[in-house]
Amino acid sequence: MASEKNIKSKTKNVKYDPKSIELKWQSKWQQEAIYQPQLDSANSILASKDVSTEAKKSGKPYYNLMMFPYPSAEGLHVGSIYTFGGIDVYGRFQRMLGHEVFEPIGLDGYGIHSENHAIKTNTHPIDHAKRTEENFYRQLHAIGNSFAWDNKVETYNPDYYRWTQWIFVQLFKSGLAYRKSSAVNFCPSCMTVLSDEQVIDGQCERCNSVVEKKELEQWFFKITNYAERLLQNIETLDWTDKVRIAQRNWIGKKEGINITYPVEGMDETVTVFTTRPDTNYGATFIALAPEHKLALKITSKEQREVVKAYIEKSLHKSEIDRVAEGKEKTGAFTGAYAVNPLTGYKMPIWISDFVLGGFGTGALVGVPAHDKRDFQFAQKFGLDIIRVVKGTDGDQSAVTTIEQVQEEAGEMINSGFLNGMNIHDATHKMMNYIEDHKYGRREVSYHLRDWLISRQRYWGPPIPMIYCEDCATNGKSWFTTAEGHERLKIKDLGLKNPEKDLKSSILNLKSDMAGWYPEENLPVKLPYVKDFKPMGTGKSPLANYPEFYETNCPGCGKPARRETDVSDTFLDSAWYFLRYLATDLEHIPFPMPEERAKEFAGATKEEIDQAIKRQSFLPVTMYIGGAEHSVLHLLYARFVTMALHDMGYVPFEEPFSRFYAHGLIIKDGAKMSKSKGNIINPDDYIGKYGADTLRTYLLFLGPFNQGGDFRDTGVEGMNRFIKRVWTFFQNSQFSILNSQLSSESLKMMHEAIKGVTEDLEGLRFNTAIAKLMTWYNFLSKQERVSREELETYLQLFAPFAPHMTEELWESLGNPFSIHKSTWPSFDEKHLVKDTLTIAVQVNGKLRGTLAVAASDKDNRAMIEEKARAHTDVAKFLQTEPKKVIYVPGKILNFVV
RNA sequence: GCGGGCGUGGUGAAAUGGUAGACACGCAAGUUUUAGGAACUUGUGCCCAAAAGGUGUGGAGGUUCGAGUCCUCUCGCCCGCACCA
Repeated sequence: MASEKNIKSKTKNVKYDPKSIELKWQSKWQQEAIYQPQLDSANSILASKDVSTEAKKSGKPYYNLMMFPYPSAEGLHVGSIYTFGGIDVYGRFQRMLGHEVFEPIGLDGYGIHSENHAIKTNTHPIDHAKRTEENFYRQLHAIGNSFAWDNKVETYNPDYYRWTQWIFVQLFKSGLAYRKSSAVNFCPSCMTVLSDEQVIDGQCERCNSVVEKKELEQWFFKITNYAERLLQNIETLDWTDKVRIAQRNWIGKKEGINITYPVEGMDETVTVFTTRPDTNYGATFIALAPEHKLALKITSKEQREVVKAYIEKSLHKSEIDRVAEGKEKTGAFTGAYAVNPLTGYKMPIWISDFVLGGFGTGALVGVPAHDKRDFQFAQKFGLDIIRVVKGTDGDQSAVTTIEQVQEEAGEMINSGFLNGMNIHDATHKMMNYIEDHKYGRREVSYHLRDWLISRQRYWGPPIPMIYCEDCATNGKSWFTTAEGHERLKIKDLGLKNPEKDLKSSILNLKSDMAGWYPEENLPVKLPYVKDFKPMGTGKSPLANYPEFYETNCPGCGKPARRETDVSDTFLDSAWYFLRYLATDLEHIPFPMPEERAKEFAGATKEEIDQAIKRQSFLPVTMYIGGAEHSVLHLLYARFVTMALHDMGYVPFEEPFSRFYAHGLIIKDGAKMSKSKGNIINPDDYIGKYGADTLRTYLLFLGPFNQGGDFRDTGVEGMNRFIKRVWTFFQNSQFSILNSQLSSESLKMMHEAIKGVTEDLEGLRFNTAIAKLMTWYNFLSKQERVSREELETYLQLFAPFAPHMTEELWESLGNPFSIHKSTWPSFDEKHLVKDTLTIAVQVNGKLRGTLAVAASDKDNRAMIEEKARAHTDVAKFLQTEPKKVIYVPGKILNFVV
């Protein structure tokens, strides 16, 4: 007795000291490599969708991935801790369910963001990267995630970008990378070209400068070849709906028809794209985009000056000007007319900047009565307005106000053979008519454009291409080699017309085009140059260094020139999930089938073997990241994966089976940013409260897909709770009961297990934590607790507070580690609900149902008795029920 | 304009169509310590002095024995895309 008291008082003094506990376990986990999965020998019930308990317990590979962070000098963002905390909880849960969980981490260090910071702080990006890398990995260690630290990836590491360049070459060889001159988005502040996706409201995504249009020679990836498959596959993905919809909209499929009209008095035709050919009897003008090829060609002498001036003016307008000018239409008449074969109507051809050069054919046919923009245009320039659809209110009068413009529904009038039909039937009939008469062809148009991949910057992987003037003038390139010819025969590349598409890549090889690549000598290393600042001339800083760009042609051996642009960061992040599984393979980029793995020069037998085996972890089982990457990163990663699939390198088309978009952590109602001064430094909180508290607090804040507002008082509340749990476990070790649990305790335990398990499966971390708190409140009021309850409690809590629970698990004398223990299961028989639903029958007919209170102590007879006595039942029936029938499945069925 | 989502206490938020507000923050009272903080107990949607009771999920209808939840309309807010033919 005395000795027990003694120990008790001693133990009571063990204060919760997160710092020492967390350091202790982090280094022990590292030493024992408990989070390093068996990549080569994991059970490979290959990526089956079997989620039965059997499969779960069998060591099935589970690729648990988070979007890797781009390291900034400020260090890890508290938002990243939120994401990483969330996915780590999920990963630890899956591990305890018996999966072989692979949870890697790395840094997306290339790109404008890091480069700009290096410029600002006057450090070289390479040195800057080393510094931030160290800081990031230190912070990432401190949050206690179950990372597979042996499989790190940094995009700026030559071992990595060697393969990024290799992917570029593969796309080139398949005709999916090409070079062309085009008007591209140019940010005058970042001094680089931007992709369409990086332009937001006419402004640069990063610095908000107004984006200009510039005519430059650029590399593109033919993502548009995959538009249809990228769209179709969305149906098969287990992704957040919001993201699926965003992707669908971005691809923007439109089914319509291209109609070709002859230009009067000229040997020219103009082709327009429309989804509404049904209204073609009402067509009164044609409008071309300012950049349209025919714009000047068809313009009459008299109109030449006006049109020229208009085109010049509109092409110099920035996107933002076009938006700022609102809906006020502008335009210039070319003096030419196109003839509508349906009516013989002479449609004047105008140039207007409300027509987009990049959409459809860059030309439209104007039907002012049934399109608001066409109406505004016609009204401004006094063009005819012909009604061909009745208003939904039956209005058949001339259209003179914009409110009368009927766009969506109605009955056809003034339209010859279409009269009386609804617009949808009329559309089909007209399309058939046009095709039969050879006026046009059905056409599918997409909003998606080709991926502009070159960047005139320093901090990225050099594009591994070589220009040889000699070869180019002689019509030679890689495509004229035997291997190139072989590629032409590949039919399955997502190309609409492989022969034609590939040939056009070759035919486009002019003297300034790259026809060769240095495949055997990858990587093309990014040199350490002194002056790495962007020049703003449309050329990369590397163009100042002959020692970099001077080389010899792999084809003819004569002097040649390297490409000096680097590739877009999004290419780095489009395939990193593949590399994580092969960081130790020197000669093979990622897991792949044997016949492909064998092709790599220098690949050892062992490497090939590993490349084959590790396919069992692909595709990514669970991917978590920000919704802000809905279109950019996720679409690019899908495209690259699909292209690699078509080349036979990966057996799947889609990289991420399941994607979950988490919310954002904000501070005082605003996004955290340096300029607002509301940045949260996680180090401060980890130092003060420990990682366990910070993780649990962030996840308790609100639903995981919604994020939440960071508040100090909330962190303290969570810290109080964790300390309470700690103290409770310290003290309760002397009141452990090994005998049977009370039925109340059993019920609480099983409800907690069931609730937490379901919540974790659905990533509802906040409610899972609430359940743990409820159960704690119950346990702490018990005089005695059982060992089973304590252990189960720790197991449920383990994913959230991995260090503290590990420590307490050990103090209970359990084997290392709690994170390798088996997730507790619940027993349905303890889960009797408090309320039962009872069906009320009168003379054998269902009259309704009522809720009756019951507890787990109640047996069948008692429940029946309770139901009979229930006041609501009596009230409802206006008499007491005579007979109560028990129906399995927790429903009571009783009769009067 | 198109697409998606949301609306519940002072706050963050819970609720397979079945006792609305779990859990936490905050607040209040008390206990203890006392310099302060911390810890512990109790209370806390609103109305009423309290109890009894009433009322209550933006608003109006509807389906249902029963609606925060499903349907229709309406108001308000947020996010994404946008002169896309």
